[in-house]
Amino acid sequence: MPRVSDMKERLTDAALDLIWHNSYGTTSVDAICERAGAKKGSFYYFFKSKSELTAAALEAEWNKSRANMDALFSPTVPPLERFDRYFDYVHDRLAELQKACGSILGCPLLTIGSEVGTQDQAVRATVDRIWDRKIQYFESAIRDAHAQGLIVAPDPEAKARALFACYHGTLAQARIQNDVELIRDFKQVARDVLGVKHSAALSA
Amino acid sequence: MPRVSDMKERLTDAALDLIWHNSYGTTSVDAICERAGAKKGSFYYFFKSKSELTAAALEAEWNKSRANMDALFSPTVPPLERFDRYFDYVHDRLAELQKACGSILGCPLLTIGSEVGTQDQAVRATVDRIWDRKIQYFESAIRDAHAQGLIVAPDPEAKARALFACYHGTLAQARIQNDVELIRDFKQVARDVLGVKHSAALSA
DNA sequence: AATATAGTTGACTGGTCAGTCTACAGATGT
DNA sequence: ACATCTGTAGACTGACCAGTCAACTATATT
Repeated sequence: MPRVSDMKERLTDAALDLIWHNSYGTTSVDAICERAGAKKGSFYYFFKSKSELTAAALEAEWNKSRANMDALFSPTVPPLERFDRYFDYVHDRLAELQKACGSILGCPLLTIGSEVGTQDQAVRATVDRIWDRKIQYFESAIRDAHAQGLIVAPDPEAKARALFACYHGTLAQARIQNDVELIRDFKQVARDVLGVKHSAALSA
Repeated sequence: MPRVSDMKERLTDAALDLIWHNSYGTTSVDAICERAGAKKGSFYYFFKSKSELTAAALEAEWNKSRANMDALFSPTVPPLERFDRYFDYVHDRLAELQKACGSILGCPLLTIGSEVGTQDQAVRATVDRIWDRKIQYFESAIRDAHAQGLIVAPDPEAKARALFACYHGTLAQARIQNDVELIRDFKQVARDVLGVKHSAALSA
């Protein structure tokens, strides 16, 4: 069996990068190829369209992030602290990227999903699927917090969805206004949405 | 003075419509012209670029919506009820549009802002400006609610921004998942974010 | 009716786009 | 050494894109 290649990964990496920084619509296949060091032929050898590549890129990114998400949301961490750790992590990462590119990039899932949602069912379904999987981290943290009496959340799934949506709204606003502080402020908003009891207040 | 024309308005209407339904990137000047019943020359007589038209379209939409926003957020309405009325209004409008086009469209400000935010400063600045003006409705309602002892909000501006971001996150999620129910559920989330005291609970 | 001005027309340009196609390169198993 | 199959190369196509331009039309004022 002939040679192996890392081109597929180079292409998904390049695609996610460019689309995240700019947008799906303004990111051309040519630009993706150039960044990945690929020629057109290679691109269409691995993917049958730009749409399919985008879906693959999102899926690949998700797989890369899983280990880190698992660590942040480890059941060994007190449930409300998991959120703080996650929000801190995202804040720090976006702040770091801002230093490099000048912009707060927000969450690619929302940016891409919102852009192509009404037009590209393949990409939209992928966003949807990953979105739901990520919510599961929130959901089990909420369930644990509820079990420990830190919050009252009889419907952890709905609460998780609501908090996830609020968080992504904040990330989107941060992208639009290019202001990282909005993300920092979210930790307190999250406590409000979760309905954290005063007695459960954590140290900063 | 020669003839008058409603073409400028037809163009901004067509543009906002197409961009909202689809996206900025996939909406061509040709398509906007066709829908507006204009020729290329007319388009570039009124606007010097697609970007400038988009900014004008957002501004025009904002101006059209002001009277309604003023009514929904009238100081004569109890402050927390203003939010309910607003959320109901948006929900109903998006549900109606969904019947016509099959999709939950969310908020054009977020969709457009998130798409072009890192690339088109003119459009982005316009989104930013309108965003801030809309937040003022939230802010004064929050201030009134605080004054009436319905909520505790020592920083109404920050609270308004947070609630606005959460709401837009929910609208974005509704667009991505094409699910209007998420918007209906937001009324309760808003109460959590606002920190509505139990004694201030309203009838549905 | 003359004229100035606001608005309209549509062909045209040069560039970019996603996607195709045929030829080719190189590692591996035999 | 040779066959096989994975991957690479890059020219090419036809559609579409934003934006230009010079000629034209309709109206309001004088």
